[in-house]
Amino acid sequence: MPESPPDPHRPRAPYMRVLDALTVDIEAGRIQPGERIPSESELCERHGVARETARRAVRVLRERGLVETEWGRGTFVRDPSADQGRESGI
Amino acid sequence: MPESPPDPHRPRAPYMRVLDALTVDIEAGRIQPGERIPSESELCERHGVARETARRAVRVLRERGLVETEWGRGTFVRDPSADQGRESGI
DNA sequence: GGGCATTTGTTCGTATGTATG
DNA sequence: CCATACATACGAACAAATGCC
Repeated sequence: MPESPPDPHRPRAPYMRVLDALTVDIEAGRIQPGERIPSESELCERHGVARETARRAVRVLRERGLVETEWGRGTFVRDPSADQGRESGI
Repeated sequence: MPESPPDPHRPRAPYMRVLDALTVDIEAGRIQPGERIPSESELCERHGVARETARRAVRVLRERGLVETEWGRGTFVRDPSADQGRESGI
């Protein structure tokens, strides 16, 4: 690509964009605790990225404790007030 | 691109093989319009692929308008003469 | 009406190959 | 060489509709 788009904002890697979007949605309460966030496939389509990229964003959210993932069901927003007993044993 | 890989073989992805096999069966009339194509599980066993791979092949067939899928029942060959009112605007 | 098998739909977990910077 | 990204593939579990008994 012989072009550098005049981009004053940092390029922000694709997974960062997905991460930002999800974080904002959660912190703004658009996705309530207990609710499911968009599936990986949906994130792929919505942001035009590959599944691995969407997964990376979700993984960061999980590591930050904002969400919990259940196999075959989806990824859900954790309740920040309720200590869901991961560390701090109960 | 420093190199054009001298790759005379096109590996043809697994889902392509399944897709080809189904397409041939349909176009040769071995599966008649209205009839059901093999279930996803059957395609998996027959071709030795995972379900996602079989599903990908079927999805392409559906997008091409050769078949229609009904939840809980199966996937059926469409009648090319009978316009079932999707595309080909008539 | 209920229970069960079949079938498609959905979702996450993991791995591999390729391309690019 | 390595990190990022994409496409494909296989595996496993859950969910829902259908059809038969």
